[in-house]
Amino acid sequence: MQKKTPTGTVLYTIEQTIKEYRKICQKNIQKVVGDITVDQCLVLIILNDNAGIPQIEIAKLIFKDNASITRIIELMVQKDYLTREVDESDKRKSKLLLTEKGQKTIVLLTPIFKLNRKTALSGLTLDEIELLDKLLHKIISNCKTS
Amino acid sequence: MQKKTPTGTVLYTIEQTIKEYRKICQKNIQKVVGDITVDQCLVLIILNDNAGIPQIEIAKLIFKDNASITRIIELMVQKDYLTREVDESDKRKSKLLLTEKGQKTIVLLTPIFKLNRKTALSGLTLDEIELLDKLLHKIISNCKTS
DNA sequence: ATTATTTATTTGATATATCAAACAAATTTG
DNA sequence: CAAATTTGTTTGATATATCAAATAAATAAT
Repeated sequence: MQKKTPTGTVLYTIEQTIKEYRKICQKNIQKVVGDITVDQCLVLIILNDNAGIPQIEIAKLIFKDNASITRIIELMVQKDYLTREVDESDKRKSKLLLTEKGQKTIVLLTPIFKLNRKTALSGLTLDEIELLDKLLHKIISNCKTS
Repeated sequence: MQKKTPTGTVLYTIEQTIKEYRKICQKNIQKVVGDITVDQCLVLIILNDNAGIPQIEIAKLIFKDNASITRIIELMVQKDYLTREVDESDKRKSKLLLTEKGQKTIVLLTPIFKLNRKTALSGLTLDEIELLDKLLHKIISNCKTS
């Protein structure tokens, strides 16, 4: 049930799983949009679905550090996916908007994201997916309250 | 069953899980050994269990790139956890050995690793853990063959 | 044996992770 | 209102991820 190395535990299977999933995501994304990363896509989708959301909320949604979000967004502004202005209602915040390129990219990527999920979860029943989710949330909660 | 954002899928739960787990690992490791990271610990354990293993095998065991392993080892040599020499039987390889500090660290860390796993998996039955592992391996295989 | 190919590792470039410290704007307190 | 605290973001430092290209040694092919 468990291999010789500590890497034989289910926790390393989790790590392996997310790495393999990210690989196919990146591969499929590249086919359609050449200059964007998985994480940048996530930010794009979040912004598209939640206009005006502050960076700190983006960070929470995709489990990232604020510093990481700052840098990801910086690159996306450079590559003309986003524009960033100071939010006049609260000058600490920045107002992030998709550019035309950003919006077109969303259209291109939406089917890719669906495909990625479908590929990864193929052969799993709804019940299994729910169970998987439940077990993982149990682990998350164990870690958080430790 | 699924939230509004794409981050609501089980695949993002997987990502979240591994991040939370790594956090408690790092936190608990820090309590005992101040200057080592989770990944460096993994390399240490692998080397302790598999003397003379080439870097490329370490990479496979912990799902990392060869380039990453090179750099991780470099830092560990600098911090006197490892020594590295050219392997005379095959000069492309390097012979990696734990220093005394490395061996002492293993002793300190072994109980921590057990604790981390126990904490994370607490409340899950063996059957559930096996099922979790099975479902994850299914996803891995889906991704690999896609 | 020389050439071609493969294998193990390294290096460079770029992206992200993490923590701590810095900052400025907003909010709360006394 | 002024001082203290909180909030949103940035910056610096260091570690890791990923891909591609470069090396050098080992092995296979002609």
